[in-house]
Amino acid sequence: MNIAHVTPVSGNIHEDRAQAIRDTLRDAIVDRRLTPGTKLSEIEVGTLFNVSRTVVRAVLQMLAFEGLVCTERNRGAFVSNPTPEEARQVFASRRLIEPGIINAVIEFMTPDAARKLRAHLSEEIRYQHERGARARRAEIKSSGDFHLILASLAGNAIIEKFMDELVARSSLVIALYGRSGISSCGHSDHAAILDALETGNAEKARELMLHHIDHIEADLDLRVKEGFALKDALAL
Amino acid sequence: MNIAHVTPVSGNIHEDRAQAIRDTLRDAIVDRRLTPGTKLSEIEVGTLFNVSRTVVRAVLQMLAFEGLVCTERNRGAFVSNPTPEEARQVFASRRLIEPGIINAVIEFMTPDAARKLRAHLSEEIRYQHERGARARRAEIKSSGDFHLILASLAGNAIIEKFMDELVARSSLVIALYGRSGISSCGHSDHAAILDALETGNAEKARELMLHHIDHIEADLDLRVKEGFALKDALAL
DNA sequence: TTGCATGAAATTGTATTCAATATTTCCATC
DNA sequence: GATGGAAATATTGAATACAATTTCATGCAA
Repeated sequence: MNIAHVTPVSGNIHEDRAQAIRDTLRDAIVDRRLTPGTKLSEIEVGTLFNVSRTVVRAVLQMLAFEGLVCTERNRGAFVSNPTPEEARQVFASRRLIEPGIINAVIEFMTPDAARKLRAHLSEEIRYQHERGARARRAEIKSSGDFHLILASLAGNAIIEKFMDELVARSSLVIALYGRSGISSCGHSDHAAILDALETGNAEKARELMLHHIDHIEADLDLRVKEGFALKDALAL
Repeated sequence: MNIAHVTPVSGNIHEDRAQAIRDTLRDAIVDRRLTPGTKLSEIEVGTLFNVSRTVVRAVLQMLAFEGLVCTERNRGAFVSNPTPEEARQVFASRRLIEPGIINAVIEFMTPDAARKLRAHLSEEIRYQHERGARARRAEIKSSGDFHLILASLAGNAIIEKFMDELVARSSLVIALYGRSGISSCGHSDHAAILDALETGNAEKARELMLHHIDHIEADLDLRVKEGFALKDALAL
């Protein structure tokens, strides 16, 4: 697959190029413009961004660390192709962590925090009503951002980093196993969670969050597709 | 500071050198043979392990990702020197995650799992009764391993990775802020947690785990030490 | 002595080169 | 035409070379 449609970073005047390239590639993966399994050749990425293989390797290593890229020795780096089992672990991890985030956030639920979440929610809904692939991508990304904003409100950089990784991997999983394509049914869920947060109902907010994650996972088709191509061929 | 006392990896036939070096350095940091703030010069590490700077950079990047090393552009890499605030976040993260691990583990608490934990516990106690700095280090490491074994029993590689990072960072924090040196008062805590796990009492196990983490954190002196050296000098 | 400027040395950032491994192509053979 | 293997090509792994930046020391003037 060609990765030429990844827009190279343009006007970064002196900052860390590796970080900028990482962010660009990461966005492309999370936005599903780079589909799982796509090979990320060092020279291809390098020429695309006008850097040497050295910095590309650093970028790919970063992405490998957060599970968005898989590297095979002497074969190169590929956009991760998570197995159903790995997909389950992503959501199991979220079920484990996100209720804890609710607890942490609800303690310091300032009006400002609520405002920030409400503002984001209206953005989500706006994208939802727009048409076109571009709006769809924006909607999906925005949907994940809700969870990231929530995590940031917990005031814990480590947890924020973990959630960053989990949300990104979720996107990948949905890209692979999402059945409806309209798996972003979460806006109403998000609104309900926010309501519970604002009324200080931690118990309910946690409950809603768990259900929300269940919903997302339930929309996936995680049945293993074992050698199906061969069987299919024989069935002909 | 000199890092020459880090034993280089010896008999790695062909496997990934970078990984082996990372493990060695990681052990040295977690074992507190490399104290926070120590500079990890690329050439120094490289000559020590007989590799080029290229692979050293990969190693340092790995360690930076899990927060054990801080890199400053054009200045190099240093063993992390977590602030009191970062220290608090480490333990807040553990309070957030580890009760969830208890939940996950208790569901599939096989006799084999219990046996594994019991065996580890007796090892912890053995180290506790030995004398000498070597045994002390082994005791501390073993104490962290209890949590890692528990995490591995949850059957979730992502959570396991997160806990790996958190336990390692905890060691760093204890090295910096631990007041008694004998902060490994956890063996009895561990035993109690295991008891609760074996009797299937999730509620109690979570409770004990939280208390345990509180104990560890309570043994730290997280007051900010602002310019104290100067004041002391003046007080003379 | 202090402050500052200058320059040398050291260290990191990046590019390039060489070696090792994997992939593809091509051709002989069945 | 299919198959197997060897050469050719391409790609990654690692080391080295060069550029950019920081650090440190020296010297000089206030």
